[in-house]
Amino acid sequence: MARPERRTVRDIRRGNRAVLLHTLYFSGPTSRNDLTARTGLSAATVSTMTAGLLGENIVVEAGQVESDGGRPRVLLRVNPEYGFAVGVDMAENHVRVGLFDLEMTERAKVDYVLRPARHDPELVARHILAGVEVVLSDAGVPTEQVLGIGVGVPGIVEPGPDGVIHAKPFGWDGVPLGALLRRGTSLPLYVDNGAKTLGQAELWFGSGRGSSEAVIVLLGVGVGATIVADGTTFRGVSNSAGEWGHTKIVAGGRPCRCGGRGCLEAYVGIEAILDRAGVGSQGDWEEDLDRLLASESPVIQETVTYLGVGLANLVNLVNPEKIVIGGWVGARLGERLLPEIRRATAANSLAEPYAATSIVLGRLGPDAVALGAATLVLEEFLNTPQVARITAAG
Amino acid sequence: MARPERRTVRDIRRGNRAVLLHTLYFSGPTSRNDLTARTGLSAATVSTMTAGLLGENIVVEAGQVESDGGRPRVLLRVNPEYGFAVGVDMAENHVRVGLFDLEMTERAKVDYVLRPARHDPELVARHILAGVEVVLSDAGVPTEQVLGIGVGVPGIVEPGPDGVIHAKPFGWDGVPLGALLRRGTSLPLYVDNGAKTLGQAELWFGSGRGSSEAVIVLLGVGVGATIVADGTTFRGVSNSAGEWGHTKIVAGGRPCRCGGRGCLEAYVGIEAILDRAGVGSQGDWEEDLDRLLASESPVIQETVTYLGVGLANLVNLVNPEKIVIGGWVGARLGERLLPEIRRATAANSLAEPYAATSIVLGRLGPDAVALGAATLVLEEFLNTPQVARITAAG
DNA sequence: TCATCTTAGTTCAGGAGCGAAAACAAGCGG
DNA sequence: CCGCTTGTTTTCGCTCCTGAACTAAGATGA
Repeated sequence: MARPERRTVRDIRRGNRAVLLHTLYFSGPTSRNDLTARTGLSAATVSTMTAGLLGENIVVEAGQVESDGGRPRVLLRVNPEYGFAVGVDMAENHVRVGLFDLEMTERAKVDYVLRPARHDPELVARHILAGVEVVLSDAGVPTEQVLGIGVGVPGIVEPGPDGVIHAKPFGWDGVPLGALLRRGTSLPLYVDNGAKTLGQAELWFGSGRGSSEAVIVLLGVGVGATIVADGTTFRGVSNSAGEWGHTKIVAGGRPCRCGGRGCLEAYVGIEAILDRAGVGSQGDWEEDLDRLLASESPVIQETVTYLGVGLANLVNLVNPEKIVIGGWVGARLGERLLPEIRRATAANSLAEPYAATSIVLGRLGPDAVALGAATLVLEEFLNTPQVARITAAG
Repeated sequence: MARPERRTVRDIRRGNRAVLLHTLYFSGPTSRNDLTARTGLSAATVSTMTAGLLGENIVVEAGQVESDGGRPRVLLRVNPEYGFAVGVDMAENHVRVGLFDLEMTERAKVDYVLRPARHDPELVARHILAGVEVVLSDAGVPTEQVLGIGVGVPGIVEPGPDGVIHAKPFGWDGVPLGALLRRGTSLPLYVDNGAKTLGQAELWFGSGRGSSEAVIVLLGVGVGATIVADGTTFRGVSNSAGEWGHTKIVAGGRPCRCGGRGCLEAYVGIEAILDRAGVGSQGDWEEDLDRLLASESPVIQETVTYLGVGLANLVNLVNPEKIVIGGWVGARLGERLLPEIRRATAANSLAEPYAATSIVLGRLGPDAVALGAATLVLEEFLNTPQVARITAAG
C-alpha cells in the first residue's frame, strides 16, 4: 500500500525549486518565460525563484534571444561551474577517477591499474582518495567546490552509510568501502553498483534519455542490469535489484562462477562465450571476442539466442519502454548483431510487451560507469539544491 | 531521470488529507491525538481536517477510550458505509461480482458460470452489468453510493480508458471490455489483470500487508505475478509488467500454450504439472492435483525445483522484502511443501537478496481477485478523497 | 463539593507559498 | 518621442500549516 507522506508548505518551495532546476538543466538555456510554460509555475514564482538561484550563483544568465517585436528574453542556465562531482569506476582490473563539472564535462581523470589478486580494500581506498586529490589539483578545483564523490563498484552494495560491498569474484565479502573512504574525506559519498551507475549514465545522458520505464543492461565480464521505474533506479529492499546476470535461463544448466547453474552470465558473460567457443582465455578477451565474431562459429548464434531469452524475460517481467544494451561485450555484439538480438528477443517475449519495447545500443563509451557515478552526485544536487551553500566563485 | 512535478499550496491539503485517511483506514479506530503522532501533522491541522472529514461523513466517531487521568480520547474511523465498491472476478469459467463496503466486508455477491468457449465479450459484459444490479439491490445500496467498479480479468489490459484486453487462451484479442461496460453504467471503472488485483488484495489485506517492496505470485491455471515497488503495483510502460509465467526458465524447453518454449508456466502451471505427471486432464484439476500430491511422484519434487528457479529469478531481479504465494495451486503446493520451495529458491538465488526475502503463503481465499478489484476503487478513494461528494446518508 | 491536575482537542495569530493582475522594462516601428 | 508588443517584477489576496494560548472533560483528593 502506498503510504503518502505529510507535507508542509516549505516542501513546496523545495519541490518547485527542484522542478525549476531540472527543467533548466535538461532544457539547456531557457528564458523565464519558457520556464513558466514548461514547469506550469506562475511567472511570479519563476521570477522570484530564479532571482534566488541567480543570487546563489547556481544559475547564470546565458545571453538573450530577440522576441517578436517585444522585450528580448534573457536566457538562463545552470552554472556548470557552481560545483563539481567526482566519479569513480572501480572495476576488476582498474580504478578510474574522473572530475566532472555540472554539465558532466570531464575536467580531469586518472587511472590506476589493479594487479589481479591485489584487491586489498585499503589499497583500493587509497587509490581512490589519491585519485581525488590528483584530479582536483589537475583541474585546479578546490575541495569546497566539490559536491560529492560517486563510486561505482562490482557486486552488491548494501544500503546504509558504510557502503558495504559483497563481490564474490573479487574476494570482497562485506567490505565497508564507504567507511574506509570516509576516513580520508569529508565529502558526501555515494557508493553504488557499477551496472547501476552505468545505467544512470545511459538514462540521463545516453540512449535512455527521456525514458521513465527502461532497463539498461551491462554485458561485460559480469552481466547486470539497471531497472528504471518511474524515472528512478529501482533498488528493491536491499539495493540489489537488477541482478539479471544470475537469473536462470536454463534450469540445471552450465555452472556459473556464482556457484549456481544455468545463470544467464554462464552463457553470455565474456568468459562463458569464449569458453563455449573453446577459445583459450589466456590472451586478450577483446581480441578473442573480435576473432570469434569474425568467424562463422555457431557459438555466436547461440549467444544471441541466449541473450534473446534473457532480454525477453526482462520484456515480460518489466515491460520497459526501452532496453539499452551497454558494456563492452554488449557494444561488440550489438554493433553487428542487433537485428538478430531483436529477433531472438521477440521470439521469446509476449507480443504486447515486446511491441512496447525498443531495443537500442548504449551510446556512452567505457567511461560510462564513472560518469554515472558522478551523476549520483548530480541527482542529489538537482533534487535538493542547497540554499545556503558557500561558493568560492561569485 | 526523475521529473518532479510542480506543486501548489492546495496539493498540500489534498496530500495531507490522503495521509490522514490512509492512517485512519489502516490503523483502525484512532484518536486525533494518535493521528498527530502517526502522521507527523500538527494537532491543529489534524483537528481542522478531521472536522471537515466528519462533516462530510467520510469519517465517524467510534467511541472513546479513557486516558490516564485526563480527558478521554475520542476514537475516529473511516465510515465503512460512506461508499461501496464493486469487485468483479472474471475468470476462465466464471464471472463473480461482489459488493464491498469501505472496510472491504462483502455485502453481497453473485456468480455466473461461463460455459467453455462462450466468452462472447457482449455476454460477459452483460453478466457483469447484471451482477452489479443484483448485488446492489440485494444489499439495498443505491447506485449513488457506489464509488466505482473494479474488474479483474485474465490476460493483458492495455492502459487507457477503454480497458482493452488481450487474452490469448480466451480468444480475446483487443476486446474493449471497459468501453462495453461503460455503455451500461456511468460509474468509474477500473479494469486490471486478475493477477494484479489478487496481488493488490494480498498486499493490502493479506500476507503482503505492510510491505512496500514485494512480489505476489499467482499459481493457478495461469501463472502471473504482481511486482510491488515503493508500495504500489509496478505496471511498466503498457501495464503488462509482471508476466512472470512466460519468462523462460529452460531455453528451448517445453512448449507453452502461449506459443513459446520453456516458459515457467509450461512447468508449474496446473496443466503442465498434470501433463508432466501423465495424469489425464479429463477429470477435476483440483482432485488430480491432490492425488498427485498424495502420491510419491518425483514430478512433485521437479515442480518444486522449477518453481524455486522461477522464484529465485524474482529474488535476484526484484530483490523483494517478501514473496507471497497465491492462487489455488500455490495454496496446495505451499501447504505441504513450503520449506522445500524455500530451499529450492535459496539454491538458485544470490545469498544477499535471498536473505532479504521472506517467502510466505497468501492468506486470502479464492475471492481475492474480486476483493482486489474492489480495492482498486478503494485505493482511488483513499488517495483523492472527494471534497464535494453528495452523500445520501448523513 | 469543589479546586486542582492531567490529558485531549480547538482557536487564533503569524509566517510561508503560490497565483492573478497590475506595474514596470525593454525593444520596435513609425 | 509615442504607442505597441512582449518579457519580467511587484503587489496583493488567498490558502496552508504550525506554535501557543485556550477550552473541554474527566480523575483525584481534601
